Amino acid sequence: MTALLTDLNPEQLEAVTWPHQSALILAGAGSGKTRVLTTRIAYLLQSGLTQPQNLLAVTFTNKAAREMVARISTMLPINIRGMWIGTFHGLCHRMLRAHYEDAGLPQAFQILDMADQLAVIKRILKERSLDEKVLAPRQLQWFINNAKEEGLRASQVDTRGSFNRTLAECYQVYEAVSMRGGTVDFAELLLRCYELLSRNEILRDHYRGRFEHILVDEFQDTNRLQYQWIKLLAGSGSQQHAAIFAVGDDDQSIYAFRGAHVGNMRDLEKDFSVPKIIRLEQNYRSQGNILDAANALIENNKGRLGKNLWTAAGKGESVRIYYAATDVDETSFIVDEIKALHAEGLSLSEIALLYRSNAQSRVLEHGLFNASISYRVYGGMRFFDRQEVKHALAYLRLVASPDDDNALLRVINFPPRGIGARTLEQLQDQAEILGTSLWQAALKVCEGRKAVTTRGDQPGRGIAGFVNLVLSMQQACEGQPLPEIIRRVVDQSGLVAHYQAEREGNNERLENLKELVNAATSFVHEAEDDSLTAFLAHASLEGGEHQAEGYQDAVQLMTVHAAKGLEFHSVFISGLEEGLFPHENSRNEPNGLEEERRLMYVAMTRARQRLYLSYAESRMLHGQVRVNVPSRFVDEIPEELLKRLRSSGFSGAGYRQGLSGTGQNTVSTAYSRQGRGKHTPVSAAVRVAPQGLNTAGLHIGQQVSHTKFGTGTIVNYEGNGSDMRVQVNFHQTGTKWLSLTYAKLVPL
DNA sequence: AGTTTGTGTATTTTT
DNA sequence: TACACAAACT
Repeated sequence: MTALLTDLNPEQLEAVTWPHQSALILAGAGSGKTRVLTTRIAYLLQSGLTQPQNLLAVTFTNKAAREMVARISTMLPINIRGMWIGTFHGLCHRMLRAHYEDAGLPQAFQILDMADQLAVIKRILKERSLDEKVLAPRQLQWFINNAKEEGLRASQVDTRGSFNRTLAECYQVYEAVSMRGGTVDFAELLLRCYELLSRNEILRDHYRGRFEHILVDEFQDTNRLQYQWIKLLAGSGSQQHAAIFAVGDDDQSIYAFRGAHVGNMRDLEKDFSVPKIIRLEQNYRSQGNILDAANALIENNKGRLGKNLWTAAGKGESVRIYYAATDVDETSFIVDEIKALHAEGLSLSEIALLYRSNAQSRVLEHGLFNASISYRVYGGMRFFDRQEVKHALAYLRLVASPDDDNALLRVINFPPRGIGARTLEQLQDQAEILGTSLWQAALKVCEGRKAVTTRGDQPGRGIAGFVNLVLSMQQACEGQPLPEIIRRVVDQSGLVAHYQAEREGNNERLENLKELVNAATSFVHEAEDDSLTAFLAHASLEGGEHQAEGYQDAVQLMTVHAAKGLEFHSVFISGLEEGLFPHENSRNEPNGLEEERRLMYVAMTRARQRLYLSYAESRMLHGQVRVNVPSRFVDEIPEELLKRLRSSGFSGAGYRQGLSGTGQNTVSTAYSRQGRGKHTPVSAAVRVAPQGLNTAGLHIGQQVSHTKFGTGTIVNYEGNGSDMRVQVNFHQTGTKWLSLTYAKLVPL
């Protein structure tokens, strides 16, 4: 116990040992949030204040949930099964599985991910012959999800005005389709579970009696429905049973655009009579100047709960800022700095390149690629999102639940078996008439045909072929273990044969199909429920890793959103221009600018030692060169914390005027465009030393030796004191920037 | 039925 | 610019 609580600062200790009463922990970036959360759990258990089965901990991402489980396991020798730890969706799903009948769902209900949901919506719009221009599928999807997050069913939404009526009607149809197919989308998991608990008193009392402590991570990201769900589970007023332990940071709320409601923090304080907010303000991550800069920036937001991060570490380095002529110039600056940092011994994986929008990664990737610096881009397609995997999953869904129209439509003609648009139309009409699923209609069609004549239908083709295929799959899977089911379905589906038959580029697809079997094998080992249905739910709820590559030391490229929760030795935030960051679309959104500022705050607080900010005067965007003004966020950082790597008097080079770097002490970097957009440096950064360089007995032209790079000549330098770096032209390895504080240079 | 050409459109994203 | 998706072609 004492071991558990040592090394906690007073605020952390107060949070961890908080009595059985609701709490709101305002946990700044790098203040040991996860540690407090997990230590609190360990403390409650170890001191016998509660039992594992009386705890519920909820997070947003599977990754966070896994991390929590892992950390608790290292702190406590006890078995933590019995504890409910998971994402909102995962926990709701668990309850719905346990009480599917009470929730009005079929036993094998399937979960639709965003893409599946969008496909259903497109189908509905097409059936109702609503033009995309009148009602975009995404708009309807947004509408439905929003309504659900507000707790509204189709019958409850606003129907005033013809457009609203159309939306409501579509929502109604969507509900009916979901019901018939036994499918549940992400928002539905939450709403259904909420409704289940609010309507079913017995169940509600059961869970209220069970959970004494409800711990919520990233509380600032909860939406209204999630908060209602927590409230319902905890009980409120005189009904209150559980204590809520909410940990969050209003300054890091960057998901309002998808329904997160920071106001939940204030509501919690009120609804659960939280006596005081505990503030974790000591930061264990970043050095002083970085924190001061971040604090100064976020000060510009109104209505904050209020918090000022501080550190016991020193001021550290200044925040470096670079004003580039163009995006290409900006990239080349970043590349040079990365080379220097790497040369000084920093691993590439300790360097992050952050940007506001994904489109910005292109130039950066290009630059890194040309410089042969390995990098890794986060985001993009996940395993269970891949086409071939989705096809295989669709077959599996049909085995588990054949009335799932979405799954059926996905693979009824894939691999192609001669079912064209008109056949499909007939089938859909048939289903419409019978008021059943497509699968039921298909069964009817087959029966009818058998009775009349099977006129030369080739086996395995047409509707009959499909129906027989699915039936035989179902038969083959009866009573088989999960990996075997998947092996058989993948095999019988003809997907492998199909991809093999195609000319090229399908190796990866075939590998992924094999990988699906592996995924099932490991799933069987880990999950307590190893049924097919459970695996399918797992696939929907946990899209799988973005990239399954092994570890390789590489520069990390990602959006600022993706960087939340991570930290790096050195961070580059690029594209700090008005219109990009803050993004111009944020202007139309209420409090959009403040969310952008929080985003910037999150970005800055990712850095431990060194933070680089950069902006480009002109940038290629959407195929056009745009001239931009520096981001207001740069101006919000006190000048004394900054170290400008290019004089701010710099003006117009690059795209507009060609090269022009002027004046002494300015870095002039020029590029020529060659061939198809390939760029090559014409002259590397050159800085004319104003006088000699007499620090540490070094001067330009001085011969030095380095343990790793051998001997070379000092050609350039910048900065002073501990920040001083010199550029050395090594005989073997070429020119490198080295920091005098790190590199051990011996004058010759 | 599959391939090609054309058009439109560009934040952020987890479950 | 570049990609996704849809209509149009063969």
